[in-house]
Amino acid sequence: MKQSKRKALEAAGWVVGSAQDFLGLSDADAALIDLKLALSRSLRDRRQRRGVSQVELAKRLRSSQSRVAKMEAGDPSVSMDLLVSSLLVLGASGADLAKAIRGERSKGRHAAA
Amino acid sequence: MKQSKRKALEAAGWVVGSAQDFLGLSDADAALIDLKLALSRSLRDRRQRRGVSQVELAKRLRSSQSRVAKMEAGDPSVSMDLLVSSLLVLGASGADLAKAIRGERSKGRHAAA
DNA sequence: TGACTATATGTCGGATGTGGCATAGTGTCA
DNA sequence: TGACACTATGCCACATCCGACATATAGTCA
Repeated sequence: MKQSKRKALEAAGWVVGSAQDFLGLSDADAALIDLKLALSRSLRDRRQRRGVSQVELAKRLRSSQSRVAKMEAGDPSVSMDLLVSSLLVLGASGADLAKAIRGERSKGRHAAA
Repeated sequence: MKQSKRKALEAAGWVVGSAQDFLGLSDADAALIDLKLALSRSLRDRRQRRGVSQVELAKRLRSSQSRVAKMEAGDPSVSMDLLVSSLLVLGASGADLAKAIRGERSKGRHAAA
């Protein structure tokens, strides 16, 4: 499952934007990663736009500044739950989330049925 | 943070559809739960529509039937990562996810900035 | 009736995400 | 220059989530 892929990605150091099948990732795995990166970008965006510091956001989340930094860095150790929680705490609506998701690096096809 | 709320919800037995502030949940907490329930419903929907059994889906996910059942039951022990992964494995696109998310029980307002 | 399939629910050891802390880097202002 | 705010990165103990398994229930077909 995905945790092994995670390790590999950490080791490989991420490369850049989107969909790496240069490792053995399935389409779904790659899509999930892209999704999280999209949320990650959206988070930094929203936070900065609102003039909130990482420390302040961490306080609202009852979390820590280092976690927030990792979230925005797209660190694989951050869950989607935490990312979405953060966006919600920053006042994002369902529609906002949907927009962020759809704004993901949509490199053509996604998963196979 | 949320894990304590989770416990409380499990104990209280969920009630029904949407947004319980009958416990001390913050808006963001409640919104996250609603979101996951929306994904949960969407998953069952998509799986059944495709005529895939829980066992079959579990196999594709390299997971187990019990996990899939819990996902669809909205069990609090299931992460958003797993829910989204499952949808992706069933061929959902970013747009599909966005639609599922926006289709959440949108009971008016969400979080405070 | 029994055999079979699909789903639900509970438990458990182990994998992984988490908060907290330390520390380093960067920019700004005086 | 120093003091301060903000952010990045590494580490670790602990909480949570995971897959696996056992078991129960419900439906179908013969």
